[in-house]
Amino acid sequence: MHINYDSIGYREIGVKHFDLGFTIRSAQPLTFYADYDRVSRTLVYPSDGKIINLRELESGRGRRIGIASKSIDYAVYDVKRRFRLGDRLSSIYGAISTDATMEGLIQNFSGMRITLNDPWETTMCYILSQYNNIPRIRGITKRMIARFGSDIFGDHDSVVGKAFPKSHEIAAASEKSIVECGAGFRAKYLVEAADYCTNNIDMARLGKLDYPELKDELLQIKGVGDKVADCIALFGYGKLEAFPVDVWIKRIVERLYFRGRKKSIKEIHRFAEDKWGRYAGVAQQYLFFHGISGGLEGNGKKK
DNA sequence: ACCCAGGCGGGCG
DNA sequence: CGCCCGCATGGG
Repeated sequence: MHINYDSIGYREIGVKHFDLGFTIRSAQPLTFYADYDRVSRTLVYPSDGKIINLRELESGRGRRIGIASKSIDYAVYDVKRRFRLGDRLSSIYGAISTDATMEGLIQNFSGMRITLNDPWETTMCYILSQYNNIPRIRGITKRMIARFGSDIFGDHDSVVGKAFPKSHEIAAASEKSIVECGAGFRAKYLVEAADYCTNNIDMARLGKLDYPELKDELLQIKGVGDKVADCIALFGYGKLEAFPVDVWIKRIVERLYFRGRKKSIKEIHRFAEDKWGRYAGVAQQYLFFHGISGGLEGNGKKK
């Protein structure tokens, strides 16, 4: 996706506590398909039939971001919503700074935000994520978009990008065609989930439920288990108390808080709920990013 | 060649 | 409840 429209809108806004690079590099759903350039600190992503271009500007005191899009008003609204710029990160930090370890992570990754993504997109991304690795999830997701997403048009009917596939588009796809994108055994979960999300549940309506009820509903989807349901709740519905426990989180919590002693997923959930409460999901993202960016070297796994 | 990945469903005791 | 297994595929 490139910015090659003829007429383009542009606006700059100031934001406290925002680091686009950390946010993107912490492997949230947006990361699985949007293009981020680390040198220019620019993100390009599709949203509701538009291409949005977001750049982190050189900042003195307080961050500034530049937003470019053909539909600039919509783009500004979308960026604010998508990156949850209305959250007061300083008060969230205050709430989860329960120990020196978390304080350190917050200091290291200050400005990393939890993104808010379309529920179906989030569901698809995390079904693809199971028993998989991040670079590969990216590849599969991009091939799925190229194959099943609809075109996004700029001026003069020129195609400027592809939209993330809608659930009905995946529901209509053959399992074979999804396997061809590299989804492997997850393909059958995906078509079933797509059908379920198209015909059996109103994903937008689920947003009105509170976290426990929402999770129960999500667990009805085949291919969505405890961990993926928490990811959808956190990244798709903004339930900041959701604390997805994957292999990284399990290892890092065991290492940082239990001196390397093995703990069950259930015990880790209880620990996180007690310790970080309604912002556990935010704490989770800082732990996760610490893990995938080398925080487990030595005692645990490499990478 | 080798290991493992932002797990899940199903089957078992 | 807990445990164990198979699962498709390719990045590192």
